[in-house]
Amino acid sequence: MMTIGRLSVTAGVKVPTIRYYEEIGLMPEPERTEGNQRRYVGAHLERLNFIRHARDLGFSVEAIRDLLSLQATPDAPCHDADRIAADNLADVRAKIARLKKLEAELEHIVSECAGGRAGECNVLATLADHALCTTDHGHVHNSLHETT
Amino acid sequence: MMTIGRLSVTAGVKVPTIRYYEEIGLMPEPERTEGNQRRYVGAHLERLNFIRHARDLGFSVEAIRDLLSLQATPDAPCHDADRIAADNLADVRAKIARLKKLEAELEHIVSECAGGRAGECNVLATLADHALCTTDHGHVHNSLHETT
DNA sequence: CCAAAAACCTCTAGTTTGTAGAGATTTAGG
DNA sequence: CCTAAATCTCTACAAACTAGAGGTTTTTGG
Repeated sequence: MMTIGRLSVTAGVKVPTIRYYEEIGLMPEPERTEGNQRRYVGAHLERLNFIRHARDLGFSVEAIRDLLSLQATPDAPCHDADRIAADNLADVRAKIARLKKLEAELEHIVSECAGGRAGECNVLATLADHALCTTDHGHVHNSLHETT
Repeated sequence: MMTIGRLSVTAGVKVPTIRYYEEIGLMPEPERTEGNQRRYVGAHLERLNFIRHARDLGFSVEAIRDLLSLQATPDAPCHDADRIAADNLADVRAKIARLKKLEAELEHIVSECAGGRAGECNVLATLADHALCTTDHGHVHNSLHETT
């Protein structure tokens, strides 16, 4: 049995965020003490770790809800799990592809920009010059943040 | 002289977003027609491309503001821009590493899970297992967005 | 040349994913 | 038992847009 504060520290998720996750249904309502305070058990910590990792990876709350539904029904026909996994796999691959391009651009920026002045620095040129842009100029940041 | 609609299409940024950028000071106030409509010139398009590209790369609006101010004073030391890029690079690499692990798990599910049950899949373990987390458990996605 | 439609205007409100604070209550330590 | 820390609920705010209402301007085509 741990308090919300302890869960917060252990999982690396802020207290109000935990309550927020409960509010939107990502975290279940835990037991309460006589005095109405939340008390969590190990399963809560696991689930919260799951959520946090998935968020770090850029999954939207909705995507996480899907993933969690896999966990909730371990005997469900694999067909459903397969669909959910496949949907997310496409996202993951798209993310990786974009992040690799991003990595290349950032590497370029960092290596070219050693000790010079801003006028000589390639960051600005790289960012301003459309021709230097190696990405597809689709809707990269939308899918990165996955808020659409 | 182009309308906001034309600028929008050319730069790939939605019309309300352009107005929003003006409101928060990322884009300058353009000239207006007699009838109060915005009219943009080439420099606006360049700046908007800069902004969009930087957003695509995961720079926060604040970071972009910094970059734009560096652009305005090309004799300033360049290491600020470099630092911003380097900060993002670390995050991007961490994300790539973890996404690759997740990709492998999702691939496993999609290819192997047919006929099995969700409970046998490893996605959940992958996401929940602290040991697989290669980042410092700081605030990875925060620093990407650099909002804190 | 004038009507209709397309594009534009401002303003407000909603979205997602949280954060921060106020004021009241509960719990834990000494 | 008493006090300080932690918790509770509730509201409001953050970033970075997005959408719609209701009204004006510009363009287009007959």
